[in-house]
Amino acid sequence: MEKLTKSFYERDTLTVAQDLLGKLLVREIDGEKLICQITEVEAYIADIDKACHAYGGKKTERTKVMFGPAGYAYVYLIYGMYHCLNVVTEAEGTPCAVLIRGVKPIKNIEKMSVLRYGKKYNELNAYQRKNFSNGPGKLCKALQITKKENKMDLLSDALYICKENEIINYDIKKGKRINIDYAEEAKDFLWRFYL
DNA sequence: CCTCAGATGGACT
DNA sequence: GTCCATCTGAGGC
Repeated sequence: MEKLTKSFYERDTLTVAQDLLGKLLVREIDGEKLICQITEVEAYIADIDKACHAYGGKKTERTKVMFGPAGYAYVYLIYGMYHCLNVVTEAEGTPCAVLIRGVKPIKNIEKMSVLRYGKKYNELNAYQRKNFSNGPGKLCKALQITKKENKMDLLSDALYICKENEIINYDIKKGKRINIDYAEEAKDFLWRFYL
């Protein structure tokens, strides 16, 4: 499997967001690879987007990783108990990111199940299987992604994203982003992409 | 299938 | 003190 390069992440955020769909998110823990396919993302673009944490060039300890070079992880705590994983995009000095909102488990689902629910996958009920990793907080739990992974280089071996072996043309759906009602006109931007 | 309340802590003002 | 790029379990249909 071939890792996505820095130049992949350095492009326009809306392009990167859509190109991330179908790609493989790889998390390596204790020498084991947990692999998921990305199925849902959202774009956040500071220049014009009141929902972006770095809107208006707001640079704080939390947001500063978005101001750095592309291809790094931006992980933050939300609602006091969950984490969200983002991928930093665009040139250095242009604070933008893509939120990974949903993934499908591909490999090592047993380990993910223990991280997510503390149980083996075959012990999960239908509801738990359906909601295994279809949300930003859920996938971070299943892949053990916390603030420790903030600012991590996505070209490293512990957390990275790969191309698929074959080229597949996906049917990409678009919609409004979730839970950003406060963002005024930006709440209606069609910057959520999913398969 | 749906809605709703509650959990919970850090970033920011 | 207020605001969250969320999830869960309980209860209703």
